[in-house]
Amino acid sequence: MGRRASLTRGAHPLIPIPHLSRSRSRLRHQTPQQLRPTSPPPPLHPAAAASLHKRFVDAVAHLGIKNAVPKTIMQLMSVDGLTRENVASHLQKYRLYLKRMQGLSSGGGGGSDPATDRLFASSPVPAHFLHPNRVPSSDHFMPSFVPIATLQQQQQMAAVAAAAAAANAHLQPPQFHHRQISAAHYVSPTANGQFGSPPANGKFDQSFLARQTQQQTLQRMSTPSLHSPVGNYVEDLESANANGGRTVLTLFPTRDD
DNA sequence: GGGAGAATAT
DNA sequence: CATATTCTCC
Repeated sequence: MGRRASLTRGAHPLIPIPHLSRSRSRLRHQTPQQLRPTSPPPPLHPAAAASLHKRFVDAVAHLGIKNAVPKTIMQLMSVDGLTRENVASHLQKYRLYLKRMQGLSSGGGGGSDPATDRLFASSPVPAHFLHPNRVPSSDHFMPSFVPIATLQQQQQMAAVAAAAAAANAHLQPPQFHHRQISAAHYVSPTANGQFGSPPANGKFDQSFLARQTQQQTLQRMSTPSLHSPVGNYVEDLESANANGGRTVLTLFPTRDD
């Protein structure tokens, strides 16, 4: 895992540093701030990042791996500044993780790699994501997704429809990693960084949030004594925020919290 | 120096 | 759209 928050490192550049030394041929990793001095450099809130990754997971889960295409996901997320490229990249990683997970699961044995586990285990993963063919009878997870009539955008509607159609195909993804540039892209400059109450997709959020809440509740109830790293969005948010106002967003505890 | 993730290129 | 490659980050 590489770059991300420097919680462990402690000393980290709060502001994006121009890596001109390296980028002589390509200039792709330039920070938006440098490129667009005119635009206000809004520090991405940790909450935003966490919500983003969560949002991504939700979108994919609701859409189903079948319909989980970068374009659809991006539209569903409705995150200003988010591009298809970003989603695609994350999606790739997401798939990789799933594949890895399957191999471990199938291979038998514990299948609990400390590295991989802590890497992706942060996100709520419904059971059947790893085994689409084998759907357990005790499927506690069904998208009771109730679309509200307050749809403002067709995107959401389409997403819901797709989700319903692909209800049988579920997959839970890893987390979204936000780097300085990514974070900036993900969050809108003008936006307050609050995904919880945007008028644009209030309905959408509600559905997702509702589902997430249920998951967390279930997990807590199931393992009250054992504190599972999964489903602790609030903690992530707080931790990230408490880590000293890290400009970069740390979605998941890559290095342990 | 290595590992991991993200962005870019194909 | 998916995959492969590249680069940056810690």
